[in-house]
Amino acid sequence: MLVAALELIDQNGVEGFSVRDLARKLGVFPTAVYWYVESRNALISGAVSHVMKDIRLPKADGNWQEELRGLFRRYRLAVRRHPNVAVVLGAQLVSNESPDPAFIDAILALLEAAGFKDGGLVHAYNVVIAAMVGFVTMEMASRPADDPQGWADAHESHMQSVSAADHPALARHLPRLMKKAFIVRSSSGIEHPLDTSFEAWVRVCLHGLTVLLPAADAAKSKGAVDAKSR
Amino acid sequence: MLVAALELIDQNGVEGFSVRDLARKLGVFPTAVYWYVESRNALISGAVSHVMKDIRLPKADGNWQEELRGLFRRYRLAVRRHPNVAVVLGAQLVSNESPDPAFIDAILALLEAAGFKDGGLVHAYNVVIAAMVGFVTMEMASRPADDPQGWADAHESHMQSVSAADHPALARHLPRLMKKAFIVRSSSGIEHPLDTSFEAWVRVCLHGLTVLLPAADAAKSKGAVDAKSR
DNA sequence: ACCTGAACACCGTTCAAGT
DNA sequence: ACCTGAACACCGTTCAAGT
Repeated sequence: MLVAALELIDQNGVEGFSVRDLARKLGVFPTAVYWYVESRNALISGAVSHVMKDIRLPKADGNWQEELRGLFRRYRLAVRRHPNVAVVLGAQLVSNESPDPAFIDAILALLEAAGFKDGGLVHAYNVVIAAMVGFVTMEMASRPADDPQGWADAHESHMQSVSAADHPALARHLPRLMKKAFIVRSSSGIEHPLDTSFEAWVRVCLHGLTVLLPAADAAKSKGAVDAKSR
Repeated sequence: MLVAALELIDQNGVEGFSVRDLARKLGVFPTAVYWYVESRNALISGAVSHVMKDIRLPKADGNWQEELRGLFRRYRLAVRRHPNVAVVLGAQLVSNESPDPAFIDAILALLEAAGFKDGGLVHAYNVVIAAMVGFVTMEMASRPADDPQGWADAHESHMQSVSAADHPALARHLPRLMKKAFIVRSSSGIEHPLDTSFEAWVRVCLHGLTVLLPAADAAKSKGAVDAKSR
């Protein structure tokens, strides 16, 4: 049943998913669904959390940065298989019901082993979750359901016509940005994956995380001016 | 009209927003709305992009990291005023119609001045957008609309009952995580803002971004093993 | 235990008609 | 130009009734 729901979401998006469609697909009266599930939202939650189920968790031994990199990649691949789910998964992350404690535990154990402590550990944890989910949610965001092709065409010509006088930097880099940059692109990450930018994102987040390690404070007090300022 | 729509979204969420409610609020027949706007989605887009309108853009002169930090903070404050909009704003970012070119241009100019070049510039741009939007979208994500209080209670007791044997790291840090950590928390960022984690996030992203600077490659080629490795 | 069937209170959107 | 009014094809969800 949740599998059937997920298939429908893959076809029509979360917005376009209806209990009555699901009932039709299952060859049953719409109201029969309510014997198994409390509401449409619960159904969506269930289907969505199915996507997270098979993601292998990181191990606390080994290089913590490589473990996280692997986790981020696996999360992205899992979402790529059900891109319509990205929004809900990102916004609610295991929206309803049991948000697998093993998942949380694995990340905490990994970060602890890496040397994060106390408040820094909590921050590192939040950074990891946001990093894992943030980029992919944006990458997979789909264009307006109303008239995708019409929107894409209008958007593209709108972008092509930016004035070099008013927006020189944008005009200068436009060719490079058309299919590869958020906001500028007129397609979604399903049609045009942002592979290299994703890898850059992971690199940025993993490198940046070291700033939350206790050791970072010591290094900094040697007088280096860096992002910690202010 | 878009203002009235935004007020309704603030009250009932995007999901709960209806054209007929809006018409009621404006003292007009539901169908009259369609003289001004093409569809419910266009209405939501318009209302949502209103939230982005007043955000001050960064300047290309001055410290690029401080400029970005300011932008991230302003974005967050703008979304905090209309938290229900976070999901749509995050997923679609200026979902329909003109995605203000000045905004894109300002970020590109800033990154160029900071020394990002070619492909690294595109990556840095994508990282900046994802960083700005990612954390805040997650932070403001609201709990299931069905029965928020019931969900929160169930979630909290579910979390309280994690087995220390099965999930030692989680159990050990639970008190610290309850109101401050993604997934674990049972409230949203509106009730319990994640201020310090947000600042940590910004620090991580800004520090991490330096890894995409051309200078970073030079420094790296001296033999340091770091996050660039695969 | 599991499903049907009827019913309720909603939707977004169209189109012709009014002014 | 701007709005009404009727109508269409949908919704999610309830509750009693069937088996």
